[in-house]
Amino acid sequence: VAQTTNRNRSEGRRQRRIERRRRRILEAAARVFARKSYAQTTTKEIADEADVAEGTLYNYFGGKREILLAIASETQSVIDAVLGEVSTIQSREDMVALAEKGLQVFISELPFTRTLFAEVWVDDVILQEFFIDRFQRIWQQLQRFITERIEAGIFRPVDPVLTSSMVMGIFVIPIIPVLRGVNSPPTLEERCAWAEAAVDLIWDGVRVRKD
Amino acid sequence: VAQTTNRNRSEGRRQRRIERRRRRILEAAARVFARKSYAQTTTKEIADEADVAEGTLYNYFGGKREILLAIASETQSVIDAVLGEVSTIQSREDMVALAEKGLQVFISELPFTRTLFAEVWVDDVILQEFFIDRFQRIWQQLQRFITERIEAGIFRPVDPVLTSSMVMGIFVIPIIPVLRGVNSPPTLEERCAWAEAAVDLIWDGVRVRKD
Amino acid sequence: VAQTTNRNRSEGRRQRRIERRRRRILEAAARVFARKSYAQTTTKEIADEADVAEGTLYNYFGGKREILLAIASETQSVIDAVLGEVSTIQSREDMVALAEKGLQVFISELPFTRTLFAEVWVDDVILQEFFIDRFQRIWQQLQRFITERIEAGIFRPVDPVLTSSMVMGIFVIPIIPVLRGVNSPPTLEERCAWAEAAVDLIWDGVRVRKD
Amino acid sequence: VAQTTNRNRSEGRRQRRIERRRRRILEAAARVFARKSYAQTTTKEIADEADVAEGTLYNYFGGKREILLAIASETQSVIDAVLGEVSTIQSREDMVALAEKGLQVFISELPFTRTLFAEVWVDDVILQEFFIDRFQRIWQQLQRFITERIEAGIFRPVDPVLTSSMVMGIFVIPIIPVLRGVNSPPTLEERCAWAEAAVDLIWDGVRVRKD
DNA sequence: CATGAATGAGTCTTCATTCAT
DNA sequence: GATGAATGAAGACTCATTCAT
Repeated sequence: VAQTTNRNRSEGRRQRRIERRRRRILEAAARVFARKSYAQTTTKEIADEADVAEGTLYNYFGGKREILLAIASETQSVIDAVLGEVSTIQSREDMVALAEKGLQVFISELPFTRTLFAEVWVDDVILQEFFIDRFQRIWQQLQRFITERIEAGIFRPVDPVLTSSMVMGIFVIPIIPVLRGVNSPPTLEERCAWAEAAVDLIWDGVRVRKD
Repeated sequence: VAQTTNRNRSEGRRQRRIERRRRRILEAAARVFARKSYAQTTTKEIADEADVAEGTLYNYFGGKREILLAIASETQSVIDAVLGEVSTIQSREDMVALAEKGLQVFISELPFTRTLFAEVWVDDVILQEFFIDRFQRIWQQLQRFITERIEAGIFRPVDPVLTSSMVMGIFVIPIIPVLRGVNSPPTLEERCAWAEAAVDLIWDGVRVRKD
Repeated sequence: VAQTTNRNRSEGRRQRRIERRRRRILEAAARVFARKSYAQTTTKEIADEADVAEGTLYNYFGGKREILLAIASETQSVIDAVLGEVSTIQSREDMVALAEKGLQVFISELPFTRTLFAEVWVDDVILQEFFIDRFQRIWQQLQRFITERIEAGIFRPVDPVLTSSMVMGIFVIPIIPVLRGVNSPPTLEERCAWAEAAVDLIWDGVRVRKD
Repeated sequence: VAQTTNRNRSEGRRQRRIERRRRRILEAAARVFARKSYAQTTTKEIADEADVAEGTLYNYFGGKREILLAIASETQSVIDAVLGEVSTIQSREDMVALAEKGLQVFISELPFTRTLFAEVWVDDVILQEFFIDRFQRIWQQLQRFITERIEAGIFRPVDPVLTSSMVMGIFVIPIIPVLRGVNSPPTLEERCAWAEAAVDLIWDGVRVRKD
């Protein structure tokens, strides 16, 4: 029994060590991909950044491509957490809060999201597996959200399909220069101001009204 | 005199043939880049698509990279034509018209714009030379546009910086799935509906009002 | 401690294996260069001659050119060993001995010296880095040697500058057809006869005298 | 008759024009080869230097290689003129004069001779066709010259084979730095001093004697 | 004959992957 | 499991030669 316990214990340590190293490689790869793009990055550079030998990469991943897919997968789960809440939006305040939170999540793992965004343009598998579904889901939820509110007489009778696209545009655009490294990540304050302004624009547009 | 005329004439023919072939290579390259991304494309593939020998590419361009830059440059001039009109927007109708036109331009040279958009994520030179300036200019013009209208009491006192970003988001987002090949290009009718809806959202938001 | 020792030992083995292989590539390259000249030799041929893959060359050298420079460098150190002794010449016998030895050294690494001699005509870097200095040094020592002996009344008052050039010619010329592969390398006996004859000519010329 | 004459006349003009152009190409090629070596020179560079189109080269020569061989051939005839006189040497003065003249010839067509010397190391055809014969002939004549004088009691009983080699070394060596572009060509005065010193060394060596 | 664009075989070099230690 | 040298397929680019104008 003692032996088994010992083995289990050391087995657990081993598992954790493996997991840690896998993670280290993944993060290293994401950093290099974010700097130089997937195609321009060599396995040697990933290995150096992770401080392991090139061959070691192949003990944890099937190859360079699989590291990319693992990054996409990782990013996916982070994003999913936020997306799940889209359906729970009830009030204007909910939307502001979620917008701020989404922005924060995107930015918190910048190398991962940047890598994903750059590859999506270029890699059909990543597009299909890690993007289309996801965005279609948000898009549908936005549409439902809008439709419901139109029916409830809260929103004007806008086209829900077009409008949901545009709302997504409003939320996504400011992220892009940050992902691209042109702007530095916004502070908490900036994120709030942005979320507030976004919802304000969506709700009321820019025009003065007399009510 | 006759000789000179002859020479001039054949010289002109030669110039035109060269220009035509340069263009053929450029378009072939853009098509392949759009399908497979710059990094995944070989010079052989470009040559095959243009139906010339590999070596011929190098009679017209300094190398693979220069073909990419030429594509970017080409795209730039097409886009610039539209951007120039941003400053002339006066009325709501102007904005709708320009939005429709912009969408059309982007789509008319799909392989070129798609290549440019994919590379901008990954190539710092292209980012700087063909993007930053351009978008900053639009962005400033939008800001000025908004600020002027706020001062004139036409628009509510929204934050011009944030709002101009978001307006750009509204206009840019629907292009992306088309560029990426997920959606097929919109018809004229769809473009108009979209432009109309975009300006409508920007002007009045989604909320019902009682005026 | 045992572990460290083991590691050190295997580390040493590894170092030696690497050094051996580097040397093998260098010698293979020198052989091919000597046969076909640097410019006519392909990296594939070098790799085949060294019995390694083409890519392996690049684990040991920065490229084809660096292999050439390494050969020049190698040859340099061999030659330098002989040149160092030029200044120690005192007697006629010293000169004979050194001439014989120099000839032997040149011939012992024929592929290296042949490669170097062929490239010097064509490659300015090699000319500067591996030739000019070296030959100027010998030349100066020869001049000094001659001047001293003139002052001591042992030599006639010949022009030391011109004479040292010619002495070098006497010593260098017979090497050339061997380097070029026209003559086969001289035996020890032939080398001695040649060295003796060279010094004899330099000392006394061809003319009969009546002393 | 008049027609034939006319045709002959214009035919002659044509021949001369062709010959002139052939020569221009040859000289241009020699200059570029001398600067960059045969292997490093492109046909485009030759064409540019000769101020003709690339295709024109092929109207006058079979290809790049044939231009080189033509240069070798050209050089040959120049050198041959000098070599023919070697057999006519009778006196010490003859030898001095011929040495001076030989040096001058070598230098007068520097690009040609330099090209030839650089290629001889590397090109077996040039070695065989334009070098071996020629130098063997001089060598034999020198041997005969020496042997005759030994038999006549004018020269000491040196080894004619070795000595003739060395005499060639004495005469050839000072040319090399000039051919290689390290030294600038000697003036007439320098050439005479060198020729005089060379013969002096060969005749009497360096040693003081008491006769 | 002159021209110079087109050609494509031939090079050097890179780099993901394998595997012996 | 970790290492990093070996591998060789693949790719960008060059350039002697050809040939239509």
